[in-house]
Amino acid sequence: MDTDRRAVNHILGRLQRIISAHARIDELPVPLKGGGALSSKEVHCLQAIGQNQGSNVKTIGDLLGVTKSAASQMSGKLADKGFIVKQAAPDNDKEILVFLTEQGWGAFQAHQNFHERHMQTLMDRLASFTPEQLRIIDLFLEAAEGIMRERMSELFGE
Amino acid sequence: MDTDRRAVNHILGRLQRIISAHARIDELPVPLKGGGALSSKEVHCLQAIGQNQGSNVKTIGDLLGVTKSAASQMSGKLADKGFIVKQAAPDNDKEILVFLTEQGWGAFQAHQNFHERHMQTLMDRLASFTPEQLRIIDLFLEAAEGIMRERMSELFGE
DNA sequence: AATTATGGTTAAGATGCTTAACTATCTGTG
DNA sequence: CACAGATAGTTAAGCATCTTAACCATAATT
Repeated sequence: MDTDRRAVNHILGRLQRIISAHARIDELPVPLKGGGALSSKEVHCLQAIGQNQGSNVKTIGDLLGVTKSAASQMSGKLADKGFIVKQAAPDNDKEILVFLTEQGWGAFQAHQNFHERHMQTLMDRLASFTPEQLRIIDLFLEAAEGIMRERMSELFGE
Repeated sequence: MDTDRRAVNHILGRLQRIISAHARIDELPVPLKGGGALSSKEVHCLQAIGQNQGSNVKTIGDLLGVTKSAASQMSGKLADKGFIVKQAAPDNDKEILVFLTEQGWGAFQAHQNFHERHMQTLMDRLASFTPEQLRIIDLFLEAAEGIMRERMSELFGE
């Protein structure tokens, strides 16, 4: 039906705009309490490490979609700045594991909070939806996520 | 209600993953028919120009969220490669307007198609939703888009 | 034990951005 | 009208981040 096609296009347009706005916002540097700031790339790395404490350097690179070389450089910089520590794996002599320092957790949380304020507003507005409506929204997002997953494994390794 | 909070978190998680997957895919270089490829940044610029034929350089920069300097450099490169032409504005002597060449349209379309194949699959799956369900999905996305818009004007100029 | 795979680092080079300096043109106000 | 300030474009210099390639060390496989 024509009405449907228009509705669908409308929805896809929204999705597009949401995604592109998010990308824009996500590229901003993140100011830290007590002065200074972290670039978006630094924050992404910090996030990956915080959510995967004790991973090795290569794994962090995989999570970020960059080479182990880039991961080594980035984590080196974060270590120099005191946000993370790198220490030899306990069970073998070739891996280097990364951990957030206290300062690292501070920055991690700061960013997390920023993000959560974002999400909180959305959550508030979602409160007016019924469970049944939420289920429908979830179904839609599930479809979208599935497609993304397919594309990912199609384009990168599987 | 607790069920709701869990449902909402579930939804927000999906949204997050969709967005981050999209960001990953969007950073890939785009291969061109007939060999060669364009970097993701080049494609973004090409898209902005294609969707805003005859804009001046500064405007393209604004659309992309970069300085006029970056826009000048990027458009210069695309012009050197033959994807766009820059020509003086007809009504004044200070603006330079940008247009896609035939080759530029080719690349533009190629990328558009790639994107549309993406979207087509999603559209197919959306076909199973009723108009009423589509309306609910749209309401949700409208809320999300509104929040993004707020954040954008909060973070950038208004 | 020898070969291959895996993890990490570093150097060199590419890309794409910013700021700053400069030029040119346009606009509005006294 | 003249000129001050705003606007558009370019370029140079420098920075951040990525990649590839070379290299070393360690682990796993045969």
